[in-house]
Amino acid sequence: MEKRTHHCGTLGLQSVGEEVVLCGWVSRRRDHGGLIFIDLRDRSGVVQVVYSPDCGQDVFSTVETVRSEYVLQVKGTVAQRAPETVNANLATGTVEVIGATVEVLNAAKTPPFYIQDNVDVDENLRLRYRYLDLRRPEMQYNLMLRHKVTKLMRDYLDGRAFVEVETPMLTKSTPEGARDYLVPSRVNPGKFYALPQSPQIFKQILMVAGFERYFQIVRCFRDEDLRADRQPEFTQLDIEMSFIDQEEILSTMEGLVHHIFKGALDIEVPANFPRMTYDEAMARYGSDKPDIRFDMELIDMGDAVKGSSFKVFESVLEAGGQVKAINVKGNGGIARRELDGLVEYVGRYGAKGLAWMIFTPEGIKSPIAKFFTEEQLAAIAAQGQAQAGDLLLFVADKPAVVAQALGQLRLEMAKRLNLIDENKLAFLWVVDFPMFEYDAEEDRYVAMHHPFTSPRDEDLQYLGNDPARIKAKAYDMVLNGTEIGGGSLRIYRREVQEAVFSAIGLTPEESQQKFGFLLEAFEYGTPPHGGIAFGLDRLVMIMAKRASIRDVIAFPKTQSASCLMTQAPSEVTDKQLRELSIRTAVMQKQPEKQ
RNA sequence: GGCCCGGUAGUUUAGUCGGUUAGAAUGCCGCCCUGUCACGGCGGAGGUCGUGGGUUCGAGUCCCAUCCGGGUCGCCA
Repeated sequence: MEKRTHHCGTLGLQSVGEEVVLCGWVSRRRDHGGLIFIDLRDRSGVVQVVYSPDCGQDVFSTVETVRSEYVLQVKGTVAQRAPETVNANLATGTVEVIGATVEVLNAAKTPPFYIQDNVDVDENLRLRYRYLDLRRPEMQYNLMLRHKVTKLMRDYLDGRAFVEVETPMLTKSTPEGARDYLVPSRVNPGKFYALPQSPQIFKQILMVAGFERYFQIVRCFRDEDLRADRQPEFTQLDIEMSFIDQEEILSTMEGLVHHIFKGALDIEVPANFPRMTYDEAMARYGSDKPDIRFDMELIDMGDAVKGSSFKVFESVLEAGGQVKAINVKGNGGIARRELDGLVEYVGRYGAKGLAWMIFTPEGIKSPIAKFFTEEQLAAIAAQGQAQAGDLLLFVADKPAVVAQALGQLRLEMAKRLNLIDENKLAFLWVVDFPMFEYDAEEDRYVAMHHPFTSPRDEDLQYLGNDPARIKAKAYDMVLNGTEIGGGSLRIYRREVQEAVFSAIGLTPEESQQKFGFLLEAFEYGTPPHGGIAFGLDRLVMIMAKRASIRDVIAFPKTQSASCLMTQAPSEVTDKQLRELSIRTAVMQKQPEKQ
């Protein structure tokens, strides 16, 4: 086999006259009988190769047998195309290669779908034949973009004295947080490792060890149900720093994001991102990861509607709940049927109903208008800045339900009305998260971020008596309504850590058993430290403008956590199970014959 | 675990109220074709209608169950 001299997509007028050797796949073949065109594709792009009978009978009849996705080595001469045959749609369209010889390096079966962009094909098929799917230029672009992003991350962090350290994949199961993936230990019968949900504790231990600045691009595992933006294994950029305050972390990360977008997409993002407290985000957007590419904020209508004869609102307000609304500007023409659908929509988020008012030049159209006085209606219009043509949508409930239902409704209405500029990049820091949230099912407080997060100093006094009012030194980076990173300053004193464990219901014995090594480490000179972790898949997904992280992961899993290409997970032999001292409660479909 | 959507030639799909041989495009195969680039022309092959059961004289179509995939709620510190 001769040595390849050029890549297909790099040929242009500068190459005219050169003899080239190309390798690649047959993207298309156009056989005109006495003239055969082949679009040859490699990683760099596509170039047209022309064979005429001038290349000899042997070569020509070989070219006649070539089919889609055959792997070829082509030798020929680059020629400028006649002006009328230039293809403006092809990067290499000003030239073509006059084929002299061809070697079929490998034949190929007819692929089950076209190897080209914008294919409308079932994702099943794409995943089953992932090697063909990944041959498509857009998928190659996605993975190359991902490569660029991780390289830029490493460059930036390396330039700022961060050290990449690997942490174990076989680690210890943690009681808090997501369900662990478990790995049985053969040499310790009945015992299990857990695959890491994140290297959280290890990176803190590395701070105790004195590395000062750590990062790792690391796979993490969570055995929870999948979504378009959730896979059971995903990749984090994990970062931890010592002797810093929150401001230093945030600005270092803003610099990182700036560097990534500049380097990978040549997009200049702001040097500093806006900050918003968690409380403000929940009040104005009903979400801790608001999409601020558009307005339509939540409006508190409590004062405006107070004292009406509408019992639903009154009883909610009396019980300490909220009445809030969004103003869907100019959507007053909404169909009655669609409104009914919206009631059902907010119901999915726990709202018991959805009230509406349509503002028209003739007045307010609304089934609930009759419960309000003229003054109250005027107050509602003023508070909601409602003008003729606008639609106000109200939810009255407990604050958490109002936030979720209206927050989701806000996003849904923006989607329906096309209010979101897809070319916008809206970064945001959400700060001052609550330290704990109450888990009704378990009847205890759980850490909102994780239990290693430091409470604000001024709130430490409430650890024993009023955990709900404690704010944490925690922060999330939000991009276009997606949480792309989250972190915190950590606890670095044993007694504070013990108090937090106690607040989430761990007994001293349990704390010792689960996290004794960490508590002990805190006693050997632990620096103040903190960090953050970015979701690489989500970040690249947004950068590539894709709707699913499956499109930026080479070999993703389906919603039932299986791999359609390898058929994982699969059954194992009885012998394997015996060695692991494991017996399953599931009937094996195909019992092993032994 | 709940709810919603989908599964018909290799692929993307049409299929009305249950009624003739399940139709189209594309791909594939053969023949023709020296300037195409989604090449073109002529001809041809290709279907367990996801699977199993039921209703019916008759099921792609109706009913039940089930499998697979997607979205979503719960869940995901």
